Amino acid sequence: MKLTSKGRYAVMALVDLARFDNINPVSLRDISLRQGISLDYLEQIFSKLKKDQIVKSIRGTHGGYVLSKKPNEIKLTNIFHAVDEKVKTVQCKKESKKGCNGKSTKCVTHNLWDELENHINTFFEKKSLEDLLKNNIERRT
Amino acid sequence: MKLTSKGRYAVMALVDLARFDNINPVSLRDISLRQGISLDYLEQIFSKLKKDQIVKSIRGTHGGYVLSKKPNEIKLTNIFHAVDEKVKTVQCKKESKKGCNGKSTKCVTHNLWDELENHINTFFEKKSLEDLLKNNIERRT
DNA sequence: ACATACCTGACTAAAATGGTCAAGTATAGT
DNA sequence: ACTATACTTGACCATTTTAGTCAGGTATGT
Repeated sequence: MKLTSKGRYAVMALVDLARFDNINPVSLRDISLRQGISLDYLEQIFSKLKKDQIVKSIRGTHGGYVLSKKPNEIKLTNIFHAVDEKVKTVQCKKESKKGCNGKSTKCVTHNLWDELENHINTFFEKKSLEDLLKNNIERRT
Repeated sequence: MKLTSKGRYAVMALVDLARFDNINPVSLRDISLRQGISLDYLEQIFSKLKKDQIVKSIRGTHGGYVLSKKPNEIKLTNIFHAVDEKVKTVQCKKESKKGCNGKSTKCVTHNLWDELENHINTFFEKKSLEDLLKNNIERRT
């Protein structure tokens, strides 16, 4: 299972982006300063987000990034998928056609991980950027 | 979030144990052979399982391990907890009282991880060894 | 006594993580 | 045209975690 800082940063940055993306694009430098995330690292993350068309980039002075869709259309699943945070639990070796751990049958836990994966994905499919945004605005009033 | 092979091995080993633990204790050597897990690694894992009283050990010839409770009383939560597989997602630095990422407020994703954690724990609290056992027996008939 | 099997702790190679660094390219504003 | 801003790309790296191995025990049934 992979769910690390990269995914967290991606979500934080996108919430930030969603909040300030009104008229002008938002520069990574601003996000970096506001969220306390290294600029260089943000660039890596945003290049992936762009590849998955979650954000659009605008170059040049006063350039920056803009969301490609509305906040309620961006689910957390999409974000994690973009930055390679696979909600994929321990792999039973799948290269070998044989089964898990070189045995001829599936290991007893094989189905378990599939179920867990579904369970987690359900959670992330329901949550959108907008949900987080709301939650955050409420808390700051 | 940590959910690695150690946890998977622990579950596999315990299911194996539950299946063969009828009259005699089961030796790690047998589990190692049946499940294809290194004996030395199993010993590490079982020392933790023992510390959390999920299994009992019997020394000497024909010794081995035995479950401390009935399979339906052993939830996966207990197992993962024992082997230090914390279903704990990305940490926002908690040492600093200030908040996440050195900012004075909680980061926007802070609550999200708590929710996720609960969501996953719910899953593991419902699943017991017995469930896996049943599932496995069904499949092999 | 001796084989079996648990017990303990130190060690380690390889991979993943969380970045940094360097050298660009594109564009807006002057 | 120049220049500052900001995106773009790819290589690099220190640290930590993972998934074990290794070496030496200790306890106990036969």
